[in-house]
Amino acid sequence: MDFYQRVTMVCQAIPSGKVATYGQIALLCGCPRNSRQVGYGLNKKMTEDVPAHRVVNHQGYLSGAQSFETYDLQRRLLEAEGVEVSSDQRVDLKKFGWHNTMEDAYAFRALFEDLI
DNA sequence: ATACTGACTAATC
DNA sequence: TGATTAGCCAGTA
Repeated sequence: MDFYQRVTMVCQAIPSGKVATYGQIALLCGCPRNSRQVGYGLNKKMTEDVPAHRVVNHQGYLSGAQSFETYDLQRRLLEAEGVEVSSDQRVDLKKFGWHNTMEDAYAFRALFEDLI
């Protein structure tokens, strides 16, 4: 299975109202060092049927790059799901982060390992 | 093949 | 702690 296909799958598994980091997704895809490629993929490859707005960097900051149609589109989509975004374009990963523990991450990975 | 880029992160100070 | 630095690696030219 192609790396970007796995990225797509993992992103689609992010529940509404939660956010994940690039590094997390890379890890769940079996390529812990490909966080940059996750960003590349979301920007250039898919974007269809993929909730890319639920992906932020490891500090909780929304993407600074202007890949969304308008500057605040990502923010509006998140807030529409109940995710609080501070004025400096940041979300609280403690509150809204998907898989806050390694145990959760491993559980997810075990669930999908046959697809990886 | 080489160089540069970037929706990133972990290490270091 | 917070701010730099250094490493990362698929794509692109």
